[in-house]
Amino acid sequence: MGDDISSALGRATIDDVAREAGVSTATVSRALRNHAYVAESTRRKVLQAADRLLYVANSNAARLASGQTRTVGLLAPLLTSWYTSEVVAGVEEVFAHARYDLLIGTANPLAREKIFRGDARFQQRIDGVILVDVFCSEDGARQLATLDTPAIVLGERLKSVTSVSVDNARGARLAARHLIDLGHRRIGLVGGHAHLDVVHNVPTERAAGFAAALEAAGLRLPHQFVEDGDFSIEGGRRAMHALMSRTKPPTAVWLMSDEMCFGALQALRELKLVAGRDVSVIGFDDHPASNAFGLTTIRQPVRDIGRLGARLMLDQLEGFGTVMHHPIELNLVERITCGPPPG
Amino acid sequence: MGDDISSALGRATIDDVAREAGVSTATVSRALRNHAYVAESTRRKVLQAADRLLYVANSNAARLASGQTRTVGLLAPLLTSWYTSEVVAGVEEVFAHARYDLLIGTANPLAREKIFRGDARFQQRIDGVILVDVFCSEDGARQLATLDTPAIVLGERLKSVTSVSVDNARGARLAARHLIDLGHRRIGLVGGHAHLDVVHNVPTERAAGFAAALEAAGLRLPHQFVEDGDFSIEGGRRAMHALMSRTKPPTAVWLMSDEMCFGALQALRELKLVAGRDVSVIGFDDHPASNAFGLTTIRQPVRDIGRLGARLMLDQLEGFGTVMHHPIELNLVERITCGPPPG
DNA sequence: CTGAAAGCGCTTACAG
DNA sequence: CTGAAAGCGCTTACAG
Repeated sequence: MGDDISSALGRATIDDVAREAGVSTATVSRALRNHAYVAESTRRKVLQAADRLLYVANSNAARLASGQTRTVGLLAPLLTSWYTSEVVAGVEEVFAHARYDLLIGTANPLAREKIFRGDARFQQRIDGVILVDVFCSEDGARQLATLDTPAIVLGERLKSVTSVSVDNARGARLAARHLIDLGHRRIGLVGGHAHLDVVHNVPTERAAGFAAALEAAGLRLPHQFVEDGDFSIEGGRRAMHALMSRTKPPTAVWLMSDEMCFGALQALRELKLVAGRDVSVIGFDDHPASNAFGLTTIRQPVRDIGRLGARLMLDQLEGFGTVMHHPIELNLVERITCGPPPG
Repeated sequence: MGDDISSALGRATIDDVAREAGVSTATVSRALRNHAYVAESTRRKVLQAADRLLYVANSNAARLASGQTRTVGLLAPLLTSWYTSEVVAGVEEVFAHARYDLLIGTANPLAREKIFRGDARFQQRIDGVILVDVFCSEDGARQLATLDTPAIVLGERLKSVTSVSVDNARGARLAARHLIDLGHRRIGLVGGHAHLDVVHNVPTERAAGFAAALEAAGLRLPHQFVEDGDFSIEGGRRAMHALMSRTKPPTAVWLMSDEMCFGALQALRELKLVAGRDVSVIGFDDHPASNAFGLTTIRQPVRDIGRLGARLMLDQLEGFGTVMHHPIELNLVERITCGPPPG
């Protein structure tokens, strides 16, 4: 019924609600947005009227009038990876509830510069910005902090900007220790270079942490045991083939993402080698398909990172929130692709 | 420079551009949106002025004034599957170019009803709606067609609404034939039930096509050879375990999604069975990880489906586009999980 | 081809 | 606690 009436009359506006409730549009606006200083009885009247007319505010009008865009920008170097889409999913989940929109962009160097330097063209469309795995550094962070745009950095630990990240060095250490404890002495590493010229500190941190952990155990990481896997399935496959073609190949390999591991496992199969027996493979992420592969890996709660980032952004947007770093837990998930070295 | 000036002055509005170019705001508006009947020289002046001021139109104001929401709704039963996110990615890619926004929702029965019955609350926020794998049927389609909201249906072949879909029966036939040609006689099937009570015709069509193809070859599909895999990795694993526990298990199984196959391959590994030798497994999709699994499957170009759907929506929104069905090609990708039956 | 002006549907000081 | 009114930044008949 209400349905039919409203569709016959066209969409209800705030004026319709005001008339129906016998108050002014200003009061409707306040009542519907839970402002203080609205009499309880008035609020009820307004709510009922709005309900009767199936009223829903025109967000374009609201945003224009308030000057709030109610959208936040999200920048990431690689939009198509599982990791990024998981983060985005987490962010979106929280924002959908809060009725915020997400404007997603690739963090090519140009976009990155625009943000750091406060390009009007970008800023005018957003209330805040979330940077995912875009190398920022304290310098960039300080620049960000001077902008009037709230910012959250995901994937890096920073002082001047609120950030959330895992401890990449610790993740690397977990992987290295696991392989070392299993008895491996010849251990390989597969990382990835930056995409699109975006500087990316995550691979660097992980590589350094890994090398350090090996060193602490009296082992070396010779450059023939390091390959670039491009953070892709196919890249992981190529990297593993390269590693296995060495005259004395590694007996265990850490790849910095599970997707690269999928390719690496394919390579081993192509070489008639059995993962966990002939060569040990350990990943990073705990991708949904990893369990099916039996992949041993370092788990990071990616979606939670996105959710937390979104909530921190919301806090900043509402004026709460102090600048701080939020660490995220990492843990080893043992499955069947790791074992003692052969022989 | 221009950068600094503009940020010092705050954001440029259409009035600023009009002043700078020495024309009216109406002319700026027309020139910037490539309207006909703007003198070439005027257009140039306006474009240059806009550029100098780093002007970008406030979309909220534009939408409010024009009455266009410039957003289209997308409904799908399961938002988190690879298939859906691929479709969404394709749609978004096209919409981003056209500066349209996407409003994504779960097609729970309520939302579905709201759309079909033209709920004002939903419609007032969108210019059109794309339904992904939401069971529609000719009846629903006719209802959709009477609404003033343009609609596109993905995953079903319809007469009254523009639709794009693969031929599910044909896909099923391709899978069945491949297994039959390999010599299999005891063939299993793993599909999935509807989520969230949403009726979903895809599994039904595929199951029917599969049974028909087996029948055409003189084979039967006994109910002990049919399992529900829930279209999830874990569901595929459970389904395969169930199938393999039959007293006389199938020698080959078609699972209606690659993700279910991942779980199925895990199950085989747990049972010390080798896919392609002891049991043949064939999927549907060609997921990015499928190549790494060596999975034989029926490939569908999912992202292309999303892209096409978006373009068709754009056509409708601009008044072009006649109602028609757009078929999408399917093809067999042979890898290593299928072989002749053992013995 | 171009301009003056009304209007889109809200929000928000300002005044009471 | 509430209302009258200005204003947000565009678009679009209407007139010329």
